[in-house]
Amino acid sequence: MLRTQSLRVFVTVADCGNIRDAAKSLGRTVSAISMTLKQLESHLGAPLFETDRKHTLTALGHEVRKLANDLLREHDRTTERIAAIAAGREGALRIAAVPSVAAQLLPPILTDMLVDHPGIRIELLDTDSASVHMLVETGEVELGIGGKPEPRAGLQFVPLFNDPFRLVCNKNHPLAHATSPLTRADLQGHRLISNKSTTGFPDFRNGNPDVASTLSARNVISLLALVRAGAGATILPALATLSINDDLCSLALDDPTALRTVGFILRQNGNPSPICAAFQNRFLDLIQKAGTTPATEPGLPVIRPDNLT
Amino acid sequence: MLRTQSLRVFVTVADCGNIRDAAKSLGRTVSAISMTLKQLESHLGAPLFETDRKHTLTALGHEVRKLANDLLREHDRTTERIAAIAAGREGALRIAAVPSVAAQLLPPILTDMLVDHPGIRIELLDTDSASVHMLVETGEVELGIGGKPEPRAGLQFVPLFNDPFRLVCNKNHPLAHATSPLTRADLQGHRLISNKSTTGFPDFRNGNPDVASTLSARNVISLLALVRAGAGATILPALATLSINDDLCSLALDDPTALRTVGFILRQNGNPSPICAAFQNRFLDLIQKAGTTPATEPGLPVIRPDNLT
DNA sequence: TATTTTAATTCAATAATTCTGAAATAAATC
DNA sequence: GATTTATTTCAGAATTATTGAATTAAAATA
Repeated sequence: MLRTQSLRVFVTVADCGNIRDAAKSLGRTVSAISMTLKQLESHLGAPLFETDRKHTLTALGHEVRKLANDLLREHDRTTERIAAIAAGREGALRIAAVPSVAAQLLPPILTDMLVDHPGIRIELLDTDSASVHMLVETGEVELGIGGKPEPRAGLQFVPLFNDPFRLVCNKNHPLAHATSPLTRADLQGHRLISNKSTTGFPDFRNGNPDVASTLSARNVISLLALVRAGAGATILPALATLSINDDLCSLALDDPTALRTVGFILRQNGNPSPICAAFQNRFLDLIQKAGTTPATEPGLPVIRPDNLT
Repeated sequence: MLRTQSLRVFVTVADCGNIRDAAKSLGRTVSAISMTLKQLESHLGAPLFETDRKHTLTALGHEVRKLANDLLREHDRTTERIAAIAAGREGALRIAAVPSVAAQLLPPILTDMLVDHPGIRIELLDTDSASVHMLVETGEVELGIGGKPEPRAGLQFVPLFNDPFRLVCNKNHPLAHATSPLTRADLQGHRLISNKSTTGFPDFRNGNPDVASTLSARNVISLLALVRAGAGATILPALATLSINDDLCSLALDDPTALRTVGFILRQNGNPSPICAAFQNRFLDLIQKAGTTPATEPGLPVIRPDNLT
């Protein structure tokens, strides 16, 4: 076997023009270098230097020097990259998150990550919770951020914060100027437009006829368009209502159980890459800074819009 | 230091999906593989596999596997090439030869070399003897074939064969139908056109006024054009006269000392590359087959045109 | 669930290798 | 020809890799 180290010794000696300097530069004894060289030459079956004063290379020496030099460069480059990935200075971070998180919470974190780890590559996918779970399960992304998945093999859920549902309606809606928080009674008789996010909302979940939706929208753009057009009100997690900045208003609900729990979705036994671990830490920091701990579900903070800078 | 061997162990285990098979394929014990892997992981500071059944890689493991695999490919490719060059199956052969040798003797040898060593690269330069010496001295070519160089540092001459001079004239020349070998007296009164090759011819060398040239040509094409036009006769080594196949004729000279000695020109202490050594052997074989040993300079054969196939 | 089977790790001894410092040798310089 | 400088060789020391047995852990089976 031709050792990389032998090639490095040879190239160094060829560069230095003598064994003494090469030994110094490699931090070895002259005799160690001499022996390595001898071993390399006997392995190749032909001399690499013309004389034993290592001044001039043989024709073979010249060819080997070029090849070995290129290989060593490649070797150093690769080992450096491997070390960088292992240390989290480099690597790929693939995340899937629900749109509200992707839009409201991730941009500043990802920007900071890119600043602190200039070598990394980030891929962010936003989609609904169910797809987030699937993407993590299939390994297409390393980390998901979204609602709690159905208990199933191979997925792990780490709850992070609670996101209370709010009512979103347009400014002409009868409830627009009601005093929030709205009670369940307040909602009675108003048409609610259902959407993917509302699967966690108690009244939709239980099929409460008073609020049962005859209208549903698949994504937030069309949902809000319907609300804006006066087709009805809708329920959205607080985080998702942050993007509302026009003629719509969002009102708190007087129901401490009306919330979704957002957390990390990871593969069971998923050993996070250093870069992913770094991201998770940053995300936890943000939650701690931006969240306020409520009475319900002790320990899980709630993200308040006014806490997001 | 990250050893190539460690990376190979890791990639093999990742390929096999378990340590047992990897150990078998590497010809090592399971425990040796396990320890190498453990050492690699502790060197990187992070695990490469999810569990200790080496089925699934971590995110880091995936990245390292790809990088390591590419590096190992490159490593194997390069060491294989180095071995091939050392063994003479590959490499570059740079030769400078005088035109007559390049044209008459080398083509079949070089063709055979390419057949037997498909990996090699051949560069052939034809030029006059003085330039051949210079090219060898500067290292631009590894081997020269030509006349004996002036004794100088760093050049080594290995005599190969004697090449007798012949008279070349056109068919209308008074000597064209003389009975060869021509004596010195036969040449008297005829104009001889000098050329680079004639530096070895005794009469030119001594400045013999009877044959002294008032006309000289630098290369063979123009030299023969002058001869053909009837401007005079010229003297060329027998090997160079082999290319004459039209209205010119070449006649032997009755002077056993009128010859040039052709040999290898090498660098002093020049350790020939395997491929060059192979070429030298083939060349020597050809000389032995094609040459006849004359009385003069015992041991040095003379190339006879009719011995060249 | 308990049992068996299979796989991987750990440990201490052994084997292999690489390294060192001193002495010998060889080349270059004076 | 003597001296200096550079390299090689050698035997022992230090390091590193490898092994086989015992242990632990995970999967398969009953």
